[in-house]
Amino acid sequence: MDKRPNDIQQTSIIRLGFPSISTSFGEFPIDIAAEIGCEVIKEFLNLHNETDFELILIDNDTKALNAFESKWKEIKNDLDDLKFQIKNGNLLQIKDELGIECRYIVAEITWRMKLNTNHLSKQILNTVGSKFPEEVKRLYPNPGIVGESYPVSIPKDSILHTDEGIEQVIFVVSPNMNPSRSNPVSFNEAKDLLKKTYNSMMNAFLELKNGREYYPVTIKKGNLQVNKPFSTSSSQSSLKRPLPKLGGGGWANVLFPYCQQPEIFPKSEVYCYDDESVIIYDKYPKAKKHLLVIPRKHIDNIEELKKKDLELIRKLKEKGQEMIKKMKQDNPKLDFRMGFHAIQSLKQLHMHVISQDFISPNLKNKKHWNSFTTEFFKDVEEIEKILEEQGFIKFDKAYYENLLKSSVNCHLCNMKSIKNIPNLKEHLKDHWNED
DNA sequence: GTTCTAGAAC
DNA sequence: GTTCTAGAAC
Repeated sequence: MDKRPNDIQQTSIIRLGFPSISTSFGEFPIDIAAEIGCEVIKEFLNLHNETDFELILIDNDTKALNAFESKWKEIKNDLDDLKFQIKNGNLLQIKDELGIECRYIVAEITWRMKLNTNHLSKQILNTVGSKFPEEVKRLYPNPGIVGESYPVSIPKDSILHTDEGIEQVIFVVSPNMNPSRSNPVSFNEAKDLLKKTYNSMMNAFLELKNGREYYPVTIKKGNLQVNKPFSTSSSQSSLKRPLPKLGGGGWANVLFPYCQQPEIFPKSEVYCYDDESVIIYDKYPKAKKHLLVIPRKHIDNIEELKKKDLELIRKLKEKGQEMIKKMKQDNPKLDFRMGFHAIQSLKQLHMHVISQDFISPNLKNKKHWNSFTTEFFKDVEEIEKILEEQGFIKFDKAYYENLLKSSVNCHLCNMKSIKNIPNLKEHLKDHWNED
């Protein structure tokens, strides 16, 4: 057979198709489920105004469709109708039936990660073939966590891929309230877990849509339930899936999980977070106090900022100022700067809030030093100014990279060309011990 | 971003 | 001989 041209390729919109979660097999009350689902979607759409995606609820339960429709109408405000659509249909035949291609679809799965326990996953199993459960098992040998998402690629030769254009199924372990099925949870627990499910579903979609991978949490450090009955059973072999490597050049992506799921990190890593930002301790602080204030929304780096992001930058600045105030209470001797590196190493825009002592074993080389003490470091005010006046940011890469190699000068006195880093450290100690 | 290490600098 | 840096690997 010859290759079909991409006949319906006029749009490059990336779509997520998902069913009403937990309302059929999970027996979760439909009205509340619709409320929770719509709230999460609204929050997501408010946070992400990219034009490259659409969300589509596709179900054949008319009660669920109606509940979502009326709830959405009630809360959507001025959000674009196309961004979230509600359709009657079968998730596996969306293109066939409705002419809509969803690159990603969502299906519920039980915490045992078995595909044969609900209608949709059974259908997927039947369509893709018996190799598919093996693949799911290979990727996720451990029990799933309720509320978490587990993306799996659809084989390229499957008709789901060739005919429907589905590239991945995001399996979600959704809460179950049906007492005749395993691990039923109370309504109150289920409410939180359903919200968590929708949130992780959106996070997974966001990562996949942006060409990254989504890494579900497999080992829980927090207080969420872990499904012990299965993991303690002797049938479970000792093979554990190593935590996924962060892909090629993965080190650059380490900040993403803090934005996606700040709640799973211990207090020692994440200081605090809200819907808009997360504040973490720099893993390798270059001074006595060194924090990162990061927007939750994905912004790769400073050059992606536009004038409209001034509002966001000002909010980050406010957060940073609060933190400085707190840290000054602990140690009034400290001075602070907050700002951005002209050229970031790590992906995801992050604002450094760093004390100016620079006394830290992690400050090891010229690059470290120059990145915080030359004009490579851009105070947040400067970024604000550039955005206000110019509307965009573009820094000359070669110039700034050279700056990192320039000679080591003291940031407090006129001592220039300090011979090496150990000498610098001695010099800094002298400043610190003054007065 | 860090770690590792060859070889430059002392 | 030891210290330190710089560049590759991760």
